[in-house]
Amino acid sequence: MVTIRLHNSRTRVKEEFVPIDPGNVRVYVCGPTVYDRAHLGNARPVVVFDTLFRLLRHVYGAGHVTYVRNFTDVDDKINATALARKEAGAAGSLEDLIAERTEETIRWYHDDMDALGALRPTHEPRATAYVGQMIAMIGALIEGGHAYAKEGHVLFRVRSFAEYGRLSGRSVDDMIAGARVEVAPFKEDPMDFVLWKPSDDSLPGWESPWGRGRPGWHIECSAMSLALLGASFDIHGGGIDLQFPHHENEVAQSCCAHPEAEFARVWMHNEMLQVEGKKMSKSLGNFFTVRDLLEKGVPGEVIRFVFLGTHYGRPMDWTAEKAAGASSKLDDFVRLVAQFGNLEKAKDLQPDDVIVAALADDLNTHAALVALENLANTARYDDLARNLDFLGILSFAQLEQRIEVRDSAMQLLKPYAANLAAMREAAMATKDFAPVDAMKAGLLAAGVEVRMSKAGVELLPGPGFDAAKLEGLV
RNA sequence: GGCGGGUUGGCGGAGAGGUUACGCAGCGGAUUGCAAAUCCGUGAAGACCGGUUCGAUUCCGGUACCCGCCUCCA
Repeated sequence: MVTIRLHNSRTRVKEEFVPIDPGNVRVYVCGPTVYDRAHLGNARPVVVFDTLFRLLRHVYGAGHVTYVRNFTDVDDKINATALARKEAGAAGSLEDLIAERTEETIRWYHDDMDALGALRPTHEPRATAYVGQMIAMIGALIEGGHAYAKEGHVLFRVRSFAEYGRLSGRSVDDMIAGARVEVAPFKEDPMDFVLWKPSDDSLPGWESPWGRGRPGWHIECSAMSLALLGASFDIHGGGIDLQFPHHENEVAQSCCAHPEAEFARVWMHNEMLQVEGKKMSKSLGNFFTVRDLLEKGVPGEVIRFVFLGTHYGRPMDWTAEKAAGASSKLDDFVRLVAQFGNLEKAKDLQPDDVIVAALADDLNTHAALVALENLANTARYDDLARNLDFLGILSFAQLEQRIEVRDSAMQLLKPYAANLAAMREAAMATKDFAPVDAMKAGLLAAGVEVRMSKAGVELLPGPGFDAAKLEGLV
């Protein structure tokens, strides 16, 4: 059995991973709040934890891993978006518009993350389907003295949980000292956070013992992980920006509601994404979504390949140069597999030991990519294909499709190659290479790679191959 | 102000207390009608200052700079 070691941000140490139940390894990752298209930063945890999912499935068996990633579909930003639509004259009730918005966003999210080669998690619960469980958990917290109701709100009593701040390495007193938040009058303590808040008639709401209202942020993840994974599970993941307050609050809620359990054993946090060396933000104008990239012609596998090039625990810088490099590297891989590989044989292979070992070492994806390259350099093309699939970069289906496209382009280019060979033959005798060069220029403009050697002429479809531009070439 | 992370060759980016990372780019050569592709070869690093050590880029301390979080942003 492969030994997996993971950096646990709770203990700040790389530890050997020992599942609670090897027959059912349980992972929870914070998913998106579905109010808009996923931006590129949202994609990083998806790729990181998809890679973890693939590793765990390989090591423990595909049927022995439960991966939960939620959709937070109750949120004031969603309400605001829906309200803006309504004010802009959209038909339907606010509730309809909210439902429409979340449905649409979830569909987009699936489309975009599918394009990145991310497997669908085992469960993708929606917060609105677990409001009952949230209310139950909040009730238990009040009963246990960890929460209190006031003015229609229910607040978590941070001082009731001695461990509060441990996950993120903060002390409650320090945070209060440096706090910049305005303290609501109904809070016993400035750090107390909202579990439930009242909704007026214009907002979505659920009946509760504290009146009609809606859950605060944080409680949905505690309720859904409990419902789907139990009070103790193996790994909890998300972006480092969620470590505080979101994850800290989750720990507080879950551990106080279930003091007998340990909640998440291992916490994994991915570092942030930057763009050309800067934080991605709307104000800097370098903000873009996954869809923007896909539409610009940067395919999902290129995005994934670039992501895997940097360890998840490090800030990742997205640059156009990296994307271009990844693209040409992947083209090389596809060419090698197409020319020398056999996909049917590849499908019977196991993932490469070196690559599995790299992933098992706290998801050292960069080392895995180096190993991938080594497979290419040592002529192990079937292994190359197998591991491209394993890593989720290019699935067998995608490889097949790209090889097909390549093959048909090669067919198309055959007569041109013959033609060019003849012209070159003639030019060798006359020493007039002008027509050959003209033809070559035309082919290059159509994105064709032109290779001429003693052995003959070879034409290959390059990255920007455009069959339409062949028109008019002899 | 509090907390956390980082600083490796031209660029990207790893591991390891003492032996080439690797990729891209560069340079030299082979090859080519010219190229492309390919192959062979090759230079180049560890922010700064101290400490531990026979030996540190790798451990410890400090300095500088950068980044993130503390605001329902992954």
